[in-house]
Amino acid sequence: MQDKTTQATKQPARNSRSQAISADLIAVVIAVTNGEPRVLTIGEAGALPSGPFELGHRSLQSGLRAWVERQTSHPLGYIEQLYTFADRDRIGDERVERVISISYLGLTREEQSERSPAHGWRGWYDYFPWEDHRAGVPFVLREILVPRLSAWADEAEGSSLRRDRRQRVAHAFGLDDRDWNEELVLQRYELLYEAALVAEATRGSDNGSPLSVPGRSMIADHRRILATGIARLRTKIKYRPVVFELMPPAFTLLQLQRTVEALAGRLVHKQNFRRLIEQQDLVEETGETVSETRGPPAKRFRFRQTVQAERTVAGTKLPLSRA
Amino acid sequence: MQDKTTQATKQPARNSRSQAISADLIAVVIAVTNGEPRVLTIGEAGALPSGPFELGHRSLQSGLRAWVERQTSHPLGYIEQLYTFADRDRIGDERVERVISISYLGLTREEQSERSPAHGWRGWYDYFPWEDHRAGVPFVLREILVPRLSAWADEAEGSSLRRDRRQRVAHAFGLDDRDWNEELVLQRYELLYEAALVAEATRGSDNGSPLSVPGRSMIADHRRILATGIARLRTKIKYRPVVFELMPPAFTLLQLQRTVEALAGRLVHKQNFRRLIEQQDLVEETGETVSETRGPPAKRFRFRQTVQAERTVAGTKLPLSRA
DNA sequence: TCGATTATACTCAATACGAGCATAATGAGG
DNA sequence: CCTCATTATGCTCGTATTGAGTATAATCGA
Repeated sequence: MQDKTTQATKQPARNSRSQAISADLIAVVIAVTNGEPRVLTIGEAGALPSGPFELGHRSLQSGLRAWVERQTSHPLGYIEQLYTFADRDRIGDERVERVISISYLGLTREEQSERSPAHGWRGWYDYFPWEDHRAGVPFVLREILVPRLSAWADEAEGSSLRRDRRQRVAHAFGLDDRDWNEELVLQRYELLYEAALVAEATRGSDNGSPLSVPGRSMIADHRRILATGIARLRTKIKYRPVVFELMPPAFTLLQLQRTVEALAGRLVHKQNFRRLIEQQDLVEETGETVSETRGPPAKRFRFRQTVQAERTVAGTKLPLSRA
Repeated sequence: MQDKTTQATKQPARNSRSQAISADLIAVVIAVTNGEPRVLTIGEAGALPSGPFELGHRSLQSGLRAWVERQTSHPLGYIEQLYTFADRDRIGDERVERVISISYLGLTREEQSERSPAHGWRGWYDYFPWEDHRAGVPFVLREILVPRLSAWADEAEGSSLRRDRRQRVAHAFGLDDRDWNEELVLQRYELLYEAALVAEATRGSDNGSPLSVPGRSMIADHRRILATGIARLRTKIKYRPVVFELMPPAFTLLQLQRTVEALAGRLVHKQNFRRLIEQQDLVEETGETVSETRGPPAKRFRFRQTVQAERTVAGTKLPLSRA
């Protein structure tokens, strides 16, 4: 990855009116391996693949692909844009450089490629341990985060602010007999940030984290971008057949279900899952059966060709409601 | 608006490796007046408000607000990001400038501000006459576009390409007893572009439009961005209470319904509409009644404060299915 | 051979949704 | 003043859709 400082010093000085803008491309690349969602990282698992958008790039997408392949030697398949943001970035003295970050979500399968220390796959729940509800409410969430969030809400000045905080926390984390909504990944991360319960929030300030906070952090706002990607994916699997981008060419319905559950961070009713998948004609039998596990042999399925063609337009339903 | 050419010549020449990037902010600002959806335009209704992102701007959003207010003196309320894209833009000789366009969707109400020739509100169906199905399938669509699209599909070389085109047309425009899906605004525009049935497609080339094509066009890709905005809005009203951004402080349920219908471009069942709105606790009665039209006086409603607070997180349902 | 695990078929109640009927209130036009 | 088109509003009803459970059979590991 090119160093920002180097780039900037290459350029001639400019007056304050002229545009000194550069654009960074950042990738959230997801795969699901053995029922665990994983994200492609670089730099000791503390950063997402990224690099500047250059004149040589044909498009934003191809620039992103080039950077990811250069940094991780992993080719990308399906990608979609996530979000664009611009934060003030000071470089040295008075020079102010404007950086626009354009983030993308990519879906692939983790190949048996050579592991290098410079990059690798990391379970996404390492970064968001409170997001995995497949085995019930996680310990960190119930025993550590909820009490601290409540304390944070209560310590607010003014009763209306207190009420506001309590309501936001209850909504985002499914408190007070509200339901857990797995799509609110970003809102939860932002609340934790506001309450200084993630490492990124206290970084750089003097009052460094007085309490140990859960979840591995990342450089800059990469973990926030990852949260955005997870949220988007959890939303999207409910109405578009994108799960199949993460599956091998042939798979059993249980494998498909485990993948969905890994992404959503919650379990689904098996019989209803199968009913929905089959009635939508998304998959077809390959004819083979496999018995990798105990129990009767399972039929193998593949994603239907015709649906794949109209991938961007076809719908999907999963036994996960969207409220 | 600053002129791109001027900007570029101000800058020193650069070698091909260095970054010569500027970012444009483009706004799709929507209001609904008298049951007609309208878009804020500049330059003889042929362009969307836009301008370069500058160092002085605090954020992308505030930069966008500044440009829209400078160009149209209309203040913006709710805005959300639409999409970011980068196309190669040649300026003069060999110099290549990279322009990144970041588009936003804004929702307001059309105020009784002074009309100036430089800007104004335009009905969005002026640009997309085939999108308004409130009075049935539009004439232009049934009599002009569908035949031409069919012809375009049939003239393709190779049977698989022909089949592909026919299928895409049928899906996007609801042919062959398929249902019309009002969300596919962008797909439809892109198909029309591909089939050279919109003015933008033949622009610049020698074979200028041999046939008159329907719908007012816009500069550059502004009409494509407008299509993106309409598509997003039509999708979003179904699961988030954004319609209320377009409503006056108090309104009748019929006015609310007419607004939804204007946006969706199709009529909804009145009784079911009311049932959904009322059972969701989105609105509350103001206590007043009005009888502007014939029929019994209608109760006036307002959007509920509490819901407004959690606007970004609350859900909505409308009698418009999302498939 | 037993028991845990899985595939797969069915049932059932609750609800959501689309579509229509019915009735009442009102203003416009004669 | 009367009629009628128009609107507000309440109610019904059949049909999907959805969540949750029961039942049964196939298979592997111990």
